[in-house]
Amino acid sequence: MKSSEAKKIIVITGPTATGKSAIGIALAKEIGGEVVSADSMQVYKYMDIGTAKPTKEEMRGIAHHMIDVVPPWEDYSVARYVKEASLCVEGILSSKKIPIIVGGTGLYIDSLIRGHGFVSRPDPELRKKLEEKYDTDGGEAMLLELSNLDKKRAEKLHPNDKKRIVRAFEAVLSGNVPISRHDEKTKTLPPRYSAIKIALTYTDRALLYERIDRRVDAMITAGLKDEVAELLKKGVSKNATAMQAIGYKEMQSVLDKTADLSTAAEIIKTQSRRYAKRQMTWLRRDDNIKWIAMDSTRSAAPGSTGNSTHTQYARMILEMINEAK
RNA sequence: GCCUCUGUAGCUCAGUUGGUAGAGCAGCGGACUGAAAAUCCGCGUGUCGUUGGUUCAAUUCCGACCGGAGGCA
Repeated sequence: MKSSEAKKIIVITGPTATGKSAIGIALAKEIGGEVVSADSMQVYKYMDIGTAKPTKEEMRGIAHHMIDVVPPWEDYSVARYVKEASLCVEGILSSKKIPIIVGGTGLYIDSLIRGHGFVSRPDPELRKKLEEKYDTDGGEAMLLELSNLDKKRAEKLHPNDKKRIVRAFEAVLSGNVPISRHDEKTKTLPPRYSAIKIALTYTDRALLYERIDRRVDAMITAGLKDEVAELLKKGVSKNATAMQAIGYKEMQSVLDKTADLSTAAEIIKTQSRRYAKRQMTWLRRDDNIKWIAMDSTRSAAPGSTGNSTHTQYARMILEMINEAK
């Protein structure tokens, strides 16, 4: 299919706490769309407060997909996201509605648009063996060995990057494809969808950080600690992927009394700021993104939805979309 | 009032037997192809509290002053 014929979708992204959810919903209202979440942590059930999931009321009747799709004791992945979110997008398109991808997980969004596959599936035993090997042999030795199997990849990786070194081995060993070759191939694939990408941000970093701080405080008052306690009670392992979410890992030390609530709150804020910064780095390299500065929306409380400000922004985005055509 | 300790990066602190200084955290930048809210990499000039003095040279030694902590009365 030629890219000019590619199906049209809208993407609303940006760092945490910029109001993506609310604006996505407002936009869906305006144009009759449905929301497909692109958030690696909102896929987990029972994690509502800490992931800032929109509530039923906030959704205002707009259908939301890819939220609460797995229990937190199951480990999710990009590959699964691409598969399942694609079905949602196709479903929405076939009902003549517009899919609005809303979320801050850059890898998920990009992978969904490209619709590419991934090399091999994770093999827990092989992974464990490779990790142990890394720990005993060290990164330098591992890289040296990797260069025999996938030279290009080995050249790009840093010896400390354990995760990626292990994955590169996994790819050749169980998938029989050097990950570097797979990457090159997928890069040449034309995107499946023609996406209009909008990113919300704050020009003034201090404002963004202020929003993040306020939001973390709100999460804690809303009972983040109890939410984490509930998860542990349900038997979610401390090192489950879901438990690596910001806010969740820190609250565990409050629950086992190794930290007090206020220091945990500070750490959660810091972690969230750093996360927002990484999101910015990811998004900045995408030249096709149109940025919207949210600096003047200070008064709108984080998480609030359905006020006229959001509708205003939704209309602004609509104009941008029409211009893009 | 007197005595002792202390004042170095946004924060916590190291250091210079006199040749103008460096760690951790924070912050900033970057990477990212089945854990991605994860993971990894890079970036350290700051009136060394202020002000006089000694010295070729003071953040370092001496004095005074101003903060802070403690002790004695």
